[in-house]
Amino acid sequence: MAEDRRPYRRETQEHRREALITAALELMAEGGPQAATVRAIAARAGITAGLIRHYFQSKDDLTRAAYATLMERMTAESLAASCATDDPAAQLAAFVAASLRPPVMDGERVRLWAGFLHHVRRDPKMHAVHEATYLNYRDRLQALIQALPGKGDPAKARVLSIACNAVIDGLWMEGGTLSDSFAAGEMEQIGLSAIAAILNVPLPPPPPAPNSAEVP
Amino acid sequence: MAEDRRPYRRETQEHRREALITAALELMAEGGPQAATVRAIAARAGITAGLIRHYFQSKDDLTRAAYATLMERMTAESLAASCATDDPAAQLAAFVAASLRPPVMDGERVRLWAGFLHHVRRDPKMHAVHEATYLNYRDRLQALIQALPGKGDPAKARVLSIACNAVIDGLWMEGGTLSDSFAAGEMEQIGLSAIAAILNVPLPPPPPAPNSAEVP
DNA sequence: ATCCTTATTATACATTTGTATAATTAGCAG
DNA sequence: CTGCTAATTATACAAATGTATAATAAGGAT
Repeated sequence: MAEDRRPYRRETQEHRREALITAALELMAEGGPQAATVRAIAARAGITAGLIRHYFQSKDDLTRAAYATLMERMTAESLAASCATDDPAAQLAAFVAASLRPPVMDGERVRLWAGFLHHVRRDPKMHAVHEATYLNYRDRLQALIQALPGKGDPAKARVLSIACNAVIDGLWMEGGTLSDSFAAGEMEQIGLSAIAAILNVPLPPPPPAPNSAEVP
Repeated sequence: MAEDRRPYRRETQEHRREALITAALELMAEGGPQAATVRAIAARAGITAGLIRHYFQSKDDLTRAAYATLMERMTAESLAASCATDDPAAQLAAFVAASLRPPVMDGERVRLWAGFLHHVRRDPKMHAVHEATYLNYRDRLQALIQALPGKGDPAKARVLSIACNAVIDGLWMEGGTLSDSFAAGEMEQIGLSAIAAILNVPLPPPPPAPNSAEVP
């Protein structure tokens, strides 16, 4: 009796792990942590549930990997924007603006991040990822600030970077969760003028947000 | 056969609902949303699980009530601090400082708030509570700003209140999740000087944090 | 005292969840 | 072509979860 068994292809470990992480993040973003069950994740990744445990020791293990991936992605996206110019003030402005518009400032991102908070508390490994990511982001911000004329003092720059980072995070959070309450581009403007005030330094207008039209 | 049944006292509806809400919030704060099961909530509230559905139509219904309670409590605590003086600048300073120290700035509070975010997205009632609470808080902040000398323009005050609110929220979030990374009182100081810079107005030092020693 | 309402307990149930294990087969080595 | 390894499917399972309902008794009304 040939029972019809689901056909499949063997894939590399890297491919499968990546697909599982992507599926987990998507599901968490759409329906919250409770939506990311092993079965739902497996289905979206195109495999059956049992295979998850072949690539991750447990579901928590997969969760950790997904969190690390998310945080690395967010930092990378923000950093990329500041590389287009050599002027320190313009770099800072681009960095801030990139953090306050899509895809970084986005409701799903905020909810995704929020959904991980409790895991971060409980799991030391996730706490380490959290702290490292935050400090990495803030250090980069501090470096941009120290590069400004007259802002070379590291101790002062640290305090300023904490404040500026808070402005960015707060606006990111509010813009993501209440996007209807703000006009397009309003968060970038507010963030830039607030940071210019905190630093007591003029900031040039940031590069415009890229349209959805891309090079083919 | 006298089966020994758990003894109980009848309580008022208000008492029971309050106990259930408190229990749900505590459990969510300690172990995340997943820890707040109907059985765990009932146990902490001192009743059996079945009774929850006697006071709330469903678990989601209880969750809604708990969220509303949390948000109202946080706003009230922040507002209370600003009533001790008549000077607008001092009121603002007290308001900001209260938001950036315990019990408002606290890791459990942040995680609690974060745990609700996904529910807020899905449930229109919770979204309404979220928006109302945020706007209420921000309106109060805007009122404090407009009371400052030379800051009477409502349109300008709105933008300033968004920025200041972002500073507060960002510092609240970071201070709550990474409390080890900051010295005691550091967040208040940073918040106050950042807001003073954004508003371009000097702010007096806020009232000191009340010690744990209380009037007997 | 007795009855009655209903708050409360206790139990049952279907579903879902993470995990574990056996059965298959894809794809490469020989 | 033939085996062999392990990637993959399929199935099973115990625990947990939200919900529903029957049994009980607390406490006021009469």
